[in-house]
Amino acid sequence: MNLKQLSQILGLSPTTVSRALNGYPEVKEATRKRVEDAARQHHYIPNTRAQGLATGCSMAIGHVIPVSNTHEMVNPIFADFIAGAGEIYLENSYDMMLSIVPDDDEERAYRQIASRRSVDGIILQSPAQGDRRINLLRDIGLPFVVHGRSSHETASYAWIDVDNTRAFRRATRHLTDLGHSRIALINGLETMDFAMRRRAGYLDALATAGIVQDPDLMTSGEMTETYGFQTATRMLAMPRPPTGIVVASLITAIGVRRAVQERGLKVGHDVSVVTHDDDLSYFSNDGPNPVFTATRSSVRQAGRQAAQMLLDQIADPGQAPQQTLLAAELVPGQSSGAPR
Amino acid sequence: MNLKQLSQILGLSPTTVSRALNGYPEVKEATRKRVEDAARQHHYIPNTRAQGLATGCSMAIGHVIPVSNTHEMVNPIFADFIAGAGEIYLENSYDMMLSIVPDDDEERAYRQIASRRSVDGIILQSPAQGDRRINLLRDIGLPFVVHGRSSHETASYAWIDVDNTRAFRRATRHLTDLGHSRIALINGLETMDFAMRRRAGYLDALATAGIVQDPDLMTSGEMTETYGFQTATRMLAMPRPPTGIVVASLITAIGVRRAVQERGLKVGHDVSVVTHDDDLSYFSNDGPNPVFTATRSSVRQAGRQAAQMLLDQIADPGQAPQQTLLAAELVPGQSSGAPR
DNA sequence: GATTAAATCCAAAGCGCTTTGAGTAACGGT
DNA sequence: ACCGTTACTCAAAGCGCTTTGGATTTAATC
Repeated sequence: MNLKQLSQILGLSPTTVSRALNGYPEVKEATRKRVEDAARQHHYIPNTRAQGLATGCSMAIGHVIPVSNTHEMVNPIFADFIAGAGEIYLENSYDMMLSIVPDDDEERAYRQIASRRSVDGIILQSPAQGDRRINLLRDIGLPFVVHGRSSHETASYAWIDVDNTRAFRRATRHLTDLGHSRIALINGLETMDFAMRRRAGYLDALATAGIVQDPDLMTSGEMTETYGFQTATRMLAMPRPPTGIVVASLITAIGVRRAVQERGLKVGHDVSVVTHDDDLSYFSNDGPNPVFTATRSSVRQAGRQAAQMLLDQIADPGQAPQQTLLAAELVPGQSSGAPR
Repeated sequence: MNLKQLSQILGLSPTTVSRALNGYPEVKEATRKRVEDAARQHHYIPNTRAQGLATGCSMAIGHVIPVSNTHEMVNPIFADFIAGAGEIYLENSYDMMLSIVPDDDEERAYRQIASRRSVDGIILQSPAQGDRRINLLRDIGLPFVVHGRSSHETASYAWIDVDNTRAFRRATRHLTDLGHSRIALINGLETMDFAMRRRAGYLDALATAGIVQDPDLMTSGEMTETYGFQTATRMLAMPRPPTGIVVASLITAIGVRRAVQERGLKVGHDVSVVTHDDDLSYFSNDGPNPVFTATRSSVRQAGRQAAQMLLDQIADPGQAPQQTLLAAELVPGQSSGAPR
């Protein structure tokens, strides 16, 4: 069933039917009603491609997931982010296009997405420091919102990000306040901008507490469970092991917990752990007394907001780029206490 | 830059340029070369929508993620599945369209996707028993592949699924072989078809071992960490607690481990745990001596295969629906041993 | 050199929709 | 009876591409 057929059934011209369905004022209310009823009855739904060709916009948003051969992990927070964004797209009848892009020819991929015109905007995930993609997208002229920020990028662009520096300063201070002085940082990949910011917050809190940083207590890596386990195992075997550990993700923290336990120690007692918690739906660290002391910020909520920002920007391209900083509150849990 | 402009630059007709770029034989090799060079040089990339309109196919595959208000979890395996499928789409230059669909008006959503013609095929996730969507999609006439199977659905359709019954029979038998007789099942949501099959395998193995099933030792729920923790905590507090537990997901198994430990017991010693392991990229249960004894089957690999099956079907619609059954091998780990 | 066949290329018609510009009908005012 | 509005509807052009059905040129054959 297409427009032409529907209009023939109704004895109207395609023009009138189109206008009736799209809410134009030039059509009599009675006619509009009749058209709408017929459309529903005959299951008429406009062809997106034709509509897109004619209007120039495709009612779709692109999410680009860079995949490298070296670190081929799929970021677990990605699913929740997508789910949040998807809710907004659903409400506004936008579609979501996912591109898995090998990060060695990202530039080509972005250009391609832009010139194929298959999306009206892009959400950029996990930018690195001085990420070239930001300038690229600006040059291309496609609306975009970055999930995260990119340091060394001076020009203004739309982003939504957690205040990572503050969160990790707070997490670290929580441990120094408790009296810890050997505090490790098990960070995410420090090519990512957010990891750099977290590190800065950690170092800042150490400095405030008058603690000298120890490179042996700082690592960077992909936030898997195994990474947490191996790193913590190694650190706990050191001559002067840490009594407190700040961890970049709940998943990694679980690995840390396993390492602590395997050594016959108890988390929150012998070793304190504070982790960042993205509030993933399948791993709730909530309730009156959460398992982990954590800085919590819902990535799903971030997804919702990022999507809304992008739709706003598409609706009104003239506006200044929105920038949203989300605060991650410290949620006290069972995993931290005074050093022994 | 569009076809017309490019053809003007080249002094050729749009027809010839189009044919040159699409590999038709009616164009001289020298001309083709010239056209291709110019296209590259001017960053010409055909407009997907126009191409789709003209050819009738959109070079995109839809993945539908049903979201209900009641269980609003995002399935953590979804990210890895998508990543696997995405690799295949990338190789074949297909796009991936994600739709988040509220499960109360799924029918409308599928019809809409179909009539908007924005995808050439659909991958259906986690079907329930006797899932109506399968018949719906067949009626609509859009190629589709189901990830999982739906019992009570007699007609033939394309699917890829793990042999869940066999996997859980094997997992349970592993425990009975070790001498366990109080064996619990912490299952996924039993509205899902795969959960029913897993239960069948579990019951089958119990029967083979001559063990009478105990309804108090069987639960069904969303596969979160908390669910595993709470259920195991409750079961371990029973007068005759289980000595072995079969769990539906690694995430849930982590909750189970927490419950066991919190009770002062040791997994693999006091309580044996066997779990299904989807081989998620951020949670590797691999290596010479894995943390959990598990039935392992890579969901990412399943994503790859599902995508390939769908592309095959689109390329040759006449073929009989492919059906792939994946075996999950039992991987012995540290979490199981003889009962105390 | 004439005839055929093959190799190139092109004009024009669609794909299904939106939108511009124009036309018709109805209506009140003079 | 005529004119100017207003309300409603439509024909046709165009979005950027593919594809059908020629048209034209070149090469091959006798």
